[in-house]
Amino acid sequence: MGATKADLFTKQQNEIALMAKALAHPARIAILQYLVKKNACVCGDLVDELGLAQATTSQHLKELKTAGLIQGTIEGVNVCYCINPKVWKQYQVLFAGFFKDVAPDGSCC
Amino acid sequence: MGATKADLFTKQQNEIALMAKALAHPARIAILQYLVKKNACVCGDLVDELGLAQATTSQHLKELKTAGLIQGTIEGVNVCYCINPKVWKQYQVLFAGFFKDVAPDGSCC
DNA sequence: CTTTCGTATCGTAATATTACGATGGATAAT
DNA sequence: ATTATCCATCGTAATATTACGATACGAAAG
Repeated sequence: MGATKADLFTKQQNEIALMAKALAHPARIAILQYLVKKNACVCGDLVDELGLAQATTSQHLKELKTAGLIQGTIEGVNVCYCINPKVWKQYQVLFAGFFKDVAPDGSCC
Repeated sequence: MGATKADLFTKQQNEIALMAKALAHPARIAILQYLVKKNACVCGDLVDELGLAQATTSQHLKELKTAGLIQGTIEGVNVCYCINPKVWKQYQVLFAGFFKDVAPDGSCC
């Protein structure tokens, strides 16, 4: 056991959960916030910024890349990362949609 | 190793990651969507709704309760769950804020 | 009081995530 | 050509998550 039973849920539910999972680590939040703040390609200084080992940082970057949230291009010796604005927008819309369709009266419990 | 190094990150970053983690499973998304759709106390039928074992469902409910997203009240034999509108709103605001402060030009990579 | 029903919790197995050292590959500098 | 730098990947250990059966617990019904 232990494996998520994805077949029990709708495609949309699995998708939202996957997107949330991409954000479910402070290091990845930190990376995203840093890239957003810089609003540009960021080369190199991500490892220094985070305080995690280089291998660990690379692993988190890979997950964000797999999620589509960031993209990296090789720039000589360095690799430069930035936000993928298209996917970023998708996340924004999806989470906003998820939280919107509530009727927050709370008149029951 | 393997434990998240929470002390490396800001309080806000850890908080966002924790909130995302609460959403990072399709069963929990399904529970939340169901509660939102019903917009009322839901007693009992959650186990049938999900298709997971009773123990597993209870475990997910507990995590959502810990995250504050839902609240449960004992109603005789049953326990009734509903969205906690206050915390729901907090999530909505926080995620909207997180995704808003991007400048999605993407003019670099 | 005993039984039944709905949940929570415990124990545990399977799997996933997180973290890091070590290694390798590519490019720039010497 | 050799060296240095940056980054990805591999291997692996520590920890966390997911899932379920078994059991416990409390309230209502008999």
